[in-house]
Amino acid sequence: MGMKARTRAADAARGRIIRAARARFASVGFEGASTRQIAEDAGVAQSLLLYHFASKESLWKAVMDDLFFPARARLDEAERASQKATVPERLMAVARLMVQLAAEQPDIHRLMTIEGRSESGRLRWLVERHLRPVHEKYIAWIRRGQRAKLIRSGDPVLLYYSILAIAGTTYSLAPEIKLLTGTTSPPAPAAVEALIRSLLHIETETP
Amino acid sequence: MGMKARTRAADAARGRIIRAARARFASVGFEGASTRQIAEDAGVAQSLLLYHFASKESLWKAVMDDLFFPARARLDEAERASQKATVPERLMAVARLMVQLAAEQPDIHRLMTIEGRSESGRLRWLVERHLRPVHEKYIAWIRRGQRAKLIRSGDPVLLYYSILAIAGTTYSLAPEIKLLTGTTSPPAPAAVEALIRSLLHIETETP
DNA sequence: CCCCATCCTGATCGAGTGTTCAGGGAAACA
DNA sequence: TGTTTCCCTGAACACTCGATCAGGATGGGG
Repeated sequence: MGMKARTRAADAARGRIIRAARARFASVGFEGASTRQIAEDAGVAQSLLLYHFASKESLWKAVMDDLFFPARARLDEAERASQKATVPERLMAVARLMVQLAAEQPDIHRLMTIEGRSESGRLRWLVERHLRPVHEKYIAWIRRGQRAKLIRSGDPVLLYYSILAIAGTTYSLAPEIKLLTGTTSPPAPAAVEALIRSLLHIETETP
Repeated sequence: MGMKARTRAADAARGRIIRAARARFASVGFEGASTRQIAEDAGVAQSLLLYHFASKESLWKAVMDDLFFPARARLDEAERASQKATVPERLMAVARLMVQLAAEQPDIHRLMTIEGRSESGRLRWLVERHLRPVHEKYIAWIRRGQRAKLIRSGDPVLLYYSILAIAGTTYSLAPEIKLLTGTTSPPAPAAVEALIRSLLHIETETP
């Protein structure tokens, strides 16, 4: 029996739906986004959306997986590439990638910060599936760097979320900043990385 | 003729509606919040909500005014109180108050970051009415401090939004952090303020 | 070739949305 | 005390929401 028939066009439609859903969820939130609007953005019928994803909530989860699994893979790669460096420099390698991710896809930061503000089943799912593995590892790194006096002291959780906040906010709030300043070009990731370096009291290596 | 009759009880109901609306708008956004849910939270009939505020959008604007006008008054007071200090210390006085505001009412940071992520008539209204006067003033302060070599160099807009991001994010994402760490007590404002100091390269005065 | 799993659509469901409106009740002024 | 102004409510409006379902269209495997 033939499974996975005509997957080419179907996967393309699935991808268009996910991309449209990501943009809507990121800008107006889960409850504010409508499946009809998403389907229109993707150029398909609304019923196709629920054919592929069963429910609005499982579409949301698919969007999150589609965004977080590749991001986490790139984080793992950055970890491996910096394996021989000091703890602070490994942390900066990870932070640099987080800035880059936020710059490439500001929706990832928007989606995180839009769900984290009120307790919900979706937030619990997101925390257990994607956030906890990442956060706990890097918070442990911060602790290790602090014990070696290579990173500034203070609550590691606060430090970690400050890194995330600096990394993503200017990209996440690009529409507001554009209205306010007229600037259409977001800041260079290197400039944002330098701020994180200052925050953690990590000396810049002068080669 | 008697205007402003029975204002006591009426103002109380109005206040309850505004407070309920603030919480809903902050957690699920404008499109996600429903006037019926807000009215139920406030303990009034849904039609009373539209009697006092004419429309959902003008209720949202009332929530913003109710939040921003007092906050801006306190910012002006902090400015006046630090009038004789150096530019970096005046900036830190303002930053300290921003942290305190975010700690007291995390909704203020949530409401700002939930509207700033997509261009809309509401964002334009918010920028022109409340954000621009505040932002432009403090960005000018940053520029002045940079010219005097008392604040780290770099794009002032990026610096300003990084201050805001650090000031508010840990309070704004309290539900996520609680799920992640079990910690129910948010960080002390003084710890957050110290991070902003590091970010701007402002030396801590040792009295 | 035919068959059939897969992909996709329009119509439709009950529930929920913001808004409007007629009318009741209560406090303040005459 | 009577009346006017304001506060508040329930019912109803047209519309949109997520979800369901029957039925075509399509194209690869037998």
